[in-house]
Amino acid sequence: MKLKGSFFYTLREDAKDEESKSGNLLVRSGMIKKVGAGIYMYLPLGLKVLDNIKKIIKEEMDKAGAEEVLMPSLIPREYYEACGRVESLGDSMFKLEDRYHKPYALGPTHEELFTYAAKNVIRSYKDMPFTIYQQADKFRDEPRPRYGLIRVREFVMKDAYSFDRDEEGLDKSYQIMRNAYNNIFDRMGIDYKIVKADTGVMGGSLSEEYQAVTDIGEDVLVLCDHCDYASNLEVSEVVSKDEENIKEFDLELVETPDKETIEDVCNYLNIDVKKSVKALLMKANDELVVFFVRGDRELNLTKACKLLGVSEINFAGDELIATSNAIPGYTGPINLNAKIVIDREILTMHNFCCGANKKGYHYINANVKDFKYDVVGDIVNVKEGDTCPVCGGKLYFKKGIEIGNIFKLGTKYSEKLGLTYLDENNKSLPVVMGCYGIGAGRILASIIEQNNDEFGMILPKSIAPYQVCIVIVDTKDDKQVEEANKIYDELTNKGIDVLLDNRDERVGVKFKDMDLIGIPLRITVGKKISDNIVEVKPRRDKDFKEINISELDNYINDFLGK
RNA sequence: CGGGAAGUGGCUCAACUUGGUAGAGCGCUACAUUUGGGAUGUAGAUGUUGCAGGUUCAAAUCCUGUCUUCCCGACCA
Repeated sequence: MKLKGSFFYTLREDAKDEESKSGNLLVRSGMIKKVGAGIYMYLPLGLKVLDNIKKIIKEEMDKAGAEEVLMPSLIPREYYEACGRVESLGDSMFKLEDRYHKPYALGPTHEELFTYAAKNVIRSYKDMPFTIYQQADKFRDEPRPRYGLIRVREFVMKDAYSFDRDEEGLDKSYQIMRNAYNNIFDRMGIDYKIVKADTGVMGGSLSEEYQAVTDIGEDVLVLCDHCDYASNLEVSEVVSKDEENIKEFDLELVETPDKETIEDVCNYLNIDVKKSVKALLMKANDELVVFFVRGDRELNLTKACKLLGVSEINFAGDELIATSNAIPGYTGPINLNAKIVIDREILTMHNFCCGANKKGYHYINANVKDFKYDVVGDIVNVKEGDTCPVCGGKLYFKKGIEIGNIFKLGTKYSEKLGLTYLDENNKSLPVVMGCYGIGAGRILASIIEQNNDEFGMILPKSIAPYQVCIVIVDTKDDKQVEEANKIYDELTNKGIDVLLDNRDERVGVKFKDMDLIGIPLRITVGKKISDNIVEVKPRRDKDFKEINISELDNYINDFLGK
């Protein structure tokens, strides 16, 4: 590719409507352009990178034995009705009608269609296992798109689905995909963690996420400083040790005037916050539910929903609170006439402080024996410094962007959609499914978030739009132009993707642009070409090196690892 | 959906408080001088000031509505 006369453009200043580093660099490098909130066009340079990412994914999928298909984006809504997902996907589904007012959706996810496709081929256990996948656009009406390509409303996703006769088969298929995913992300040079995750709307049992580690990540990753434990905060288990042989004192009512927050109360009474229990007045299924957790903990809604088997928990309104004797600021479990859910950590606590359900009063020396409760479970977030549930080490947090997700779906979709097979005993059984997603755009954004400097992005060789660029210092110097073109032709003939910057610009402009778009290796053809000397400069290095043209071939082979 | 900010030339912004008919830098065109890290000079071109109403002799500026974008939250495979 020769730059002169091409579509190539760059911007010198940050876009005012992009906040993230990657969003800005992508826009400034002319790779993408915003069309609307969470909607982008990929321009030539950006599409080339996206294609490189898709190509790696395709190679690894094919290598893992998966077969590629292509599903439509425009889908009659009835396909989503069978499993009740019009309801569960809710507002995040883009809905539309045709001219006859028939309902359609822009596909937000494709479990149903893949299940439907599998019905064509699956009759008996002999027809499995197999895995099919596609790389196509997904549409999701995100309430708040943000961070460039990280949270968008239309995006390229690779989604694969495995079909097996039983759990054992699923385990194998899952492991094959897991290996393929590791290969994909390793090849792209991403710093990632595989974490245990919530199964969410998709349903199913096991779910693991591939999280690119970056500060602007929207998920919190819980990691252990001692072992390889890794988990999404949403589902990270809290372990708490019971302190044994503690003498339990008698309950005592104390006055705590105008002390409504747990910090205030503990300061006033000179008690460690960890020796207190606070109440959260919530609404679940239109019922008042009071959650009790240790004073310094925060409620984890994902866990709480799961424990109660509800899809949504919100803060309770005044009216709902008035149905009990709970008093905000002074709510405690003792003699409370509402549904009580306690965090299981409280079972290990002794002589703690809690609200007395009486304005201006709290109890001290409260113990579990002093009250009744309806449900107990793990309902709080892990904190940094907590104990690792696997090895007992200390936990710490990192932020991550979810770039891939692998799921054991089980029979949720096959049962509802009638995807069954006959086993050796002529018995009809539901097919056991797995599903596996990767967000191509998020990969691009994550790589840039992880690899950039003051001059621009630094792309790894595997996904860079061009592996090598050649900069002609002075386009009026025929010798420079001729030799640069010669190098360009030679490299191109060898199958290397080369960019020739032959624009009639000052050399500084060309250097800045090549740095901005992150080409891994720059070859500069300047004055010294008359002595057969060119410069080579890897994007990651600070300084260039002069070499004889005769050595260039070896240098490049070496650099590209060929 | 709640709270906040902002929409002015291709891009980034000023002018708005105190109404008088729009300006800078970058980019673009031409010429000259430059030529190894985003050149300099001279001369140019480019705007229904998001849109629709209203107030006024007069609106980028004041008022009302509306659309769009961004940020915080809610939400979210």
